[in-house]
Amino acid sequence: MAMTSETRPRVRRLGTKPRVAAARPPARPSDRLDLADLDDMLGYHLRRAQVAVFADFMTTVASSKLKPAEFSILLLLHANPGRKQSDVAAVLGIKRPNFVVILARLIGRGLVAQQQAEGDRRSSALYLSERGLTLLNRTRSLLEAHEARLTERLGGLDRATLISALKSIAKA
Amino acid sequence: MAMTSETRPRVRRLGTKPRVAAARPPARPSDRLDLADLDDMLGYHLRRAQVAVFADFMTTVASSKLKPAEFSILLLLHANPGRKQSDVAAVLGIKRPNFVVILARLIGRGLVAQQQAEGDRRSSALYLSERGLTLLNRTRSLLEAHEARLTERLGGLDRATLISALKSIAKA
DNA sequence: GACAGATAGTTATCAAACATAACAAAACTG
DNA sequence: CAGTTTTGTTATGTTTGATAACTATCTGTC
Repeated sequence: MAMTSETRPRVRRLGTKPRVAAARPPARPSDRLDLADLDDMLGYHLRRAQVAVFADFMTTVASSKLKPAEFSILLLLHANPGRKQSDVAAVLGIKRPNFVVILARLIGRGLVAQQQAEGDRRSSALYLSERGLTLLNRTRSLLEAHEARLTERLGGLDRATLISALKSIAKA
Repeated sequence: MAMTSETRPRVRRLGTKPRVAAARPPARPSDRLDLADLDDMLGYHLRRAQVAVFADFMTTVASSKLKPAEFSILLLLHANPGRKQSDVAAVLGIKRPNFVVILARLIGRGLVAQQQAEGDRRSSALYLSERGLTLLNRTRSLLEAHEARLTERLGGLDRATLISALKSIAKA
């Protein structure tokens, strides 16, 4: 089923452009692949870097049992107490339906509290609980090592410069 | 169910640290949220940028119906004809079981061809088909605009410097 | 050359992330 | 007030990504 026979391998025909791999040694497994143009593509490296950073984040704050999105929410609620779901979700680029689920877990863990928003009976104002604040601070101090690690790897590149470039790319 | 009542909102108790948002105006919806420390976190901006870049990629190459991973595979097979699945998957950081699925689609579309690898009856050597090459080239030319767009947004930051930093971060 | 262990590809399966549609309640608007 | 919008929510679907397990084959060693 995975092996569709409809498409006959048209390769190996000698006489075509060399690029299409005519007669070529079987490529020993130890050979490193040529990244080719991929090595010049911003998106590729951005993705690989992001995955690596998230992985490092996860192991760094493993004891807090917080995923990046969750940590971001706590951080945001700390700096912006009393906001409603829609606002927080919007800044983080999280769809409302998905935010509900994440928030439910944070509330379930007692990290976030809701209050009826004054003047609007639809929405609730979100607050970091004391437990949430404690965990946030503990996590933040864990993350110092994480950020330091990243900064080290920047080579000559200035951290602020990088972030500003990333912001510029992101706000497309 | 989402509203667990087990955790009483302990907020609003006056007398606690001001940070925990005591009596505060309802925060009009038009107010921008304060990103706070998030604004200094590399991972956050990396992620936002990566998502934006992938979105731009998708709309740019929409006519090719290629996702970033698929494009990468075509590119890699073009530069490294005759490689086996494991090798290609490994470079891209794709787990073998998942690679099988992606590859099946590419083969189904006639973009990639397999041949029995000489000397190893287990693996097959992968090649870009002519159709694959055509699509790859068309997509590549589409992507020039994409990359140009990104480069513009870099501000003063040198593209090569950025990529080298990203590589350094990724190879953790 | 037989056997233990590694490797290649695959299947099945699962969980997490992300997206859409639809809805009720409340709020806003002309 | 009627119509539209906003907020939170449920249900649901799609896409990624990860694990386990299996077959076939290859490799190294005794």
